[in-house]
Amino acid sequence: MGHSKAQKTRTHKRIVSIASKRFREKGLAGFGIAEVMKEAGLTVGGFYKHFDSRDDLVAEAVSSAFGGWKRRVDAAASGGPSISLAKLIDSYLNEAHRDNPGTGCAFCALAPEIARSDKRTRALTSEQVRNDIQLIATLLPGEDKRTARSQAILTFSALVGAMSLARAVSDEALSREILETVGEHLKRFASKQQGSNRGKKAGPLSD
Amino acid sequence: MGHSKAQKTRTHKRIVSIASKRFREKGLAGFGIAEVMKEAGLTVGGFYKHFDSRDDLVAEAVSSAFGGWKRRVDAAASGGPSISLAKLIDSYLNEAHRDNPGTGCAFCALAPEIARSDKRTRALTSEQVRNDIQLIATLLPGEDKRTARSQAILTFSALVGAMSLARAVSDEALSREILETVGEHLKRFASKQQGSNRGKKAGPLSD
DNA sequence: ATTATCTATAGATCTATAGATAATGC
DNA sequence: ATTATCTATAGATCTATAGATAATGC
Repeated sequence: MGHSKAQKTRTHKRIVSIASKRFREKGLAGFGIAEVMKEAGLTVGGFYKHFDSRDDLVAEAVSSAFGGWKRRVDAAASGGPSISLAKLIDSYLNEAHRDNPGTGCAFCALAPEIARSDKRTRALTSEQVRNDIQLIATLLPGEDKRTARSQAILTFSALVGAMSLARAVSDEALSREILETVGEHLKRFASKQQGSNRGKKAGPLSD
Repeated sequence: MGHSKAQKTRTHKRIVSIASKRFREKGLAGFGIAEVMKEAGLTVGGFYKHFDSRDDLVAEAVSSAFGGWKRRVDAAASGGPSISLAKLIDSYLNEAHRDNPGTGCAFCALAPEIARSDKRTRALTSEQVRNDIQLIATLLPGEDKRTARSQAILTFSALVGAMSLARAVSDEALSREILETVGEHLKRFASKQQGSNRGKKAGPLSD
């Protein structure tokens, strides 16, 4: 029953980390406080010394899910501009991500539930969406900032929609087709000069 | 306490219709049997003469949501090929649809929850996704069937993703920007010959 | 006779709180 | 002295069932 300050911080992070994973797997309403605490090796009673309410945990868990995804995106972004967007797309639209929502993107796992959540969670989401659009825009080859932002919004939407649909269907072939097809389209955009349909000035893509 | 066969059928449809709307609004776990029955002017006890389980209602309600959306899509599809895809896109990516999930598309309202649902619901979803892709493909101007299907998958994914994100963010300007930007991109594809980036052979779009 | 619906409730589960216990930290 | 955690439980809610009631339909 130890409780140093450092220990409490570690415990807090562990609770949030578990909730973040399980919420993505089972939905924001699909996993209870008792289960989270049990998985963290604790009991229900201690929960409210860490959080004022369940919604508090939801907000922190969603934020943590964004952070985890961001670290993976940053890793994918360490490279040349065009090739890394292709990498990012591939690291998103694949079967491993589809089959492991707990460690994946929070948007395709939770977007409709976030839309029904409290203001704080949705404010965090606004910021994360802004960041992700910004990141994708910088990875796009076009020079025109406005065009890059516009294309980034399309890319981001298509990524999230494709994964949402690929997970929702039971037909494995259809699910794969969605992932592959959208991936091909988006990578084509990523390797092409934006803002005009004239050129096919390829980016530094090797394949 | 009347109960003719015709009456029972009407009651059944009413229950499904209410559930279909409320599930889209509050999530598959966000609305209880007692509430559905109460809104239908009935009490809990009668529920299980209509459905074997709650999952039965979920499956029927999701199916009903697909049907309702299909009718609206069919209405939008009554016109020339290219102009009606632009119409379809506009009828999807707007603020009225964003703010009224209960009468809107079931994918952007429920996709992650459907992914966690039973096999039957996901099988229904596969069929609906196939139909919607097929519909969009026939509305695309390109002659090449494979290209049209590929483009339809991208369009469908971007529609669902854009609406999911537009609903999840609290920032109204960002939300609108997502809807407008993705709409512009998709309508540009819809009015352009697919399968090549050479031409800009416009479709019969009037604007 | 059958059955659609009602009232009532069992049993499970979930959030939140109360009070006890045992460790930290001044 | 403070507090992180524990045990125990109140109170709410949700699915599903049991048995009664009142209408249909043979």
